[in-house]
Amino acid sequence: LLVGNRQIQSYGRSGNAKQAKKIFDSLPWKDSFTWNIMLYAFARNGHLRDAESLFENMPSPSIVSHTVMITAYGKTGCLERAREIFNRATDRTLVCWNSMLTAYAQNGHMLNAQEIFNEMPQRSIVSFNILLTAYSTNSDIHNAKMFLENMPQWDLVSWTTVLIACARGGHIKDAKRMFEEMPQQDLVVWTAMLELYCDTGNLEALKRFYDKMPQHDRVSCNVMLSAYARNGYIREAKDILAAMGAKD
RNA sequence: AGUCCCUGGUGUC
Repeated sequence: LLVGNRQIQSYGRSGNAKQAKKIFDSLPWKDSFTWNIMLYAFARNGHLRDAESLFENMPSPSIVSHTVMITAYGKTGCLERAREIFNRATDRTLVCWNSMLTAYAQNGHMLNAQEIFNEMPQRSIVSFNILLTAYSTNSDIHNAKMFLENMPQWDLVSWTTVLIACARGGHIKDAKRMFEEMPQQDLVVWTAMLELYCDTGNLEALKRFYDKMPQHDRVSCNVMLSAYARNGYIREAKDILAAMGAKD
């Protein structure tokens, strides 16, 4: 059972929902995790109809199943469907509330999002980050600032969100200062800074920053790759491609 | 006992 669940999950992660379903159908015994993993495999790969019908046919959909559906509907902008599922859930967890919050926030329904935020029985740093991200991407500086002051604590995600908002707003100095001031940096925030150097158009500085980075992954390589390609540095671009090992 | 769900980085016109 555990092996089967892991196989479904692994096919789901690699985007192969069909193969995942094949394993799912072949399992003689399924627990609630099996169903949820299959549900998530459909949802994360954009097979909303399949997810829907699986959900409706589940023997006993758990709060996790409901949460997966809320997230899936949220990502596709079906807010009324998301809310329906949310209302249907009786035993809402913090993650479930956060998913509903994300659905509203990512689709620009900020009044609904604020309502959910106020109604939530508990909030985590994730809840705060969801709203912070929405304010930032809407360039709602006033609400973002007010919100920042009320946040109980900041984590890497909070810092990165605000740093990117600064960079996109043209506040390069602020973004750089934040990068220095934040308690620790991870690959995501390094890459966000790399993107900032891309936008300033200084290839020298960009390259220097790229070489200074502690690690790389496919995203950071892609950023550097397209910067080279866009500027006609074909040879350098090919070096990056080679380093990526023809992956992606 | 152990496997499932939420927020931040590039691209998929």
